[in-house]
Amino acid sequence: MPNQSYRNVNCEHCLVRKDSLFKDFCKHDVDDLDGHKSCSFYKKNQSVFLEEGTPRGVFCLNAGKIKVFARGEEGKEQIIHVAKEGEIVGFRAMFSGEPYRVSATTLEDCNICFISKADFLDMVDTNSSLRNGILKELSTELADRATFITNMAQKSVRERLAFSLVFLDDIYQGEMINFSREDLANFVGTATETLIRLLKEFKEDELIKTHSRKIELINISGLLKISGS
Amino acid sequence: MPNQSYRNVNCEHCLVRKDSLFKDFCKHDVDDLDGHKSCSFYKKNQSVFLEEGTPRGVFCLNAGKIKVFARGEEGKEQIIHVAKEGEIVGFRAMFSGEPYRVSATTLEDCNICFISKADFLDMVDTNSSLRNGILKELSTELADRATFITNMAQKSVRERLAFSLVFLDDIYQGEMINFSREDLANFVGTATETLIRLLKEFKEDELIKTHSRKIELINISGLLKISGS
DNA sequence: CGAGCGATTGAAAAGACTCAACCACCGTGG
DNA sequence: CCACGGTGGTTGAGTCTTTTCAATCGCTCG
Repeated sequence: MPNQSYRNVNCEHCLVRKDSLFKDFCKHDVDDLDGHKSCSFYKKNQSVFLEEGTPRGVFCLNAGKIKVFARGEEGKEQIIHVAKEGEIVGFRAMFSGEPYRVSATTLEDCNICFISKADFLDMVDTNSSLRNGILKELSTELADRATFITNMAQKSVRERLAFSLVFLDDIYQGEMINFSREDLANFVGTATETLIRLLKEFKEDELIKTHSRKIELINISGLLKISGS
Repeated sequence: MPNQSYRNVNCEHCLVRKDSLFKDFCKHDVDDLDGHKSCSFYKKNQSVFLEEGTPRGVFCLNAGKIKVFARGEEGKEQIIHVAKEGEIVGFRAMFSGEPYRVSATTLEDCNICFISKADFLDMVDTNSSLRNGILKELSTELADRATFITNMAQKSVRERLAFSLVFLDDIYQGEMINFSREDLANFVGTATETLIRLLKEFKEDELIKTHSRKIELINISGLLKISGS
């Protein structure tokens, strides 16, 4: 659980760098990175960037989780992605030359390092391993989203919820899923009421337990079976 | 309408190169490209590549259209993308290091040039303008898919159909949309019967006309209004 | 302690799907 | 030239899922 004292992190000793696009950096590159980044503390539910805004750099998530979402016609959020510690958020917009087309908001208290667009693009230009990492990441996410689209189009809400719970459980690695019901509904792509009813069924079937808003999975294989995966 | 005689194309004179990722190539690069590509004719409904298969290169679409799709649990297709003349198909898989996660099939007779993975990656490594074009393309498509997901999750089938018709009309530039009802349903994400019923309503409301399987839009702004865009 | 938001429940309505049957067109082979 | 078979398109009826709207509950924060 990050707090204000986390604020300054040294890239060389950053515990989550091993999970990031910067994992293969040599000492020199890490020092360079460290000299160009600035760290900030973000409270829960704080905006990181907003749709339509101008991208000015990337956000390296040192601690905490972030939701990335689009808004539909009536302003309803659709959560596209949940980023966890070590992920770099917002780098797609560095290459598109367009304003942000999604927004990002913290799901809990976060510690986030910022690297300016110019510095980041410089690194991409000069560091082929970073570049290849980014190409791979973009390609993989593109395929992930194809699967996401297919699930949305073909699976029932019940199936999608089962799938989403297992998916999120993995992201929360050991901790319990800590999403508001509304966020969860906006991830699954359903109404909050429907989501709650289905959670209740899953509880009755002893697939999950709830601890107020937190959700504990107690039968993952059962959930996977329901999800049809 | 391509035919067998189209088979061999010279990149330098290729009419659709201006719409492709190779548009900024200098004479030297074009000659290089030309030396490394091989052209083939594909009949309608012919497979270009298959999910799970090993990617061996990219496909540059000289004439015709291609659908890119994933398959859901019960084997139902979900069309993720429709590629038209000038597009390069399958380049995402060059970077992911994984088997294909989607399939591609021609929607009509096509003429397609093939460039091997090694040659393509060579070009990407040495040609920074191509590289930037690819980064931009990947980023833009990622954002497009976020919108796609949001539409799937939040819009009704009726809204999605209206949106899809306008979208496809743009791809077919002047020609009429020429999709089987099943393909159209698999793009919109619905059952074929539902799709047909909605098309009928759109006809009654004089938004579209059908000419056997082909669809002509006669009130685009009306469709856009329905789509909620 | 009260306000307000998030969570929950109920009831009714709407949207979409499934299943089954039928039609229309097209190319083949007799 | 025409009957045949097959595929793709169309229609109808009934069912189920999911949404919507309304109301209630419960907890946290000031």
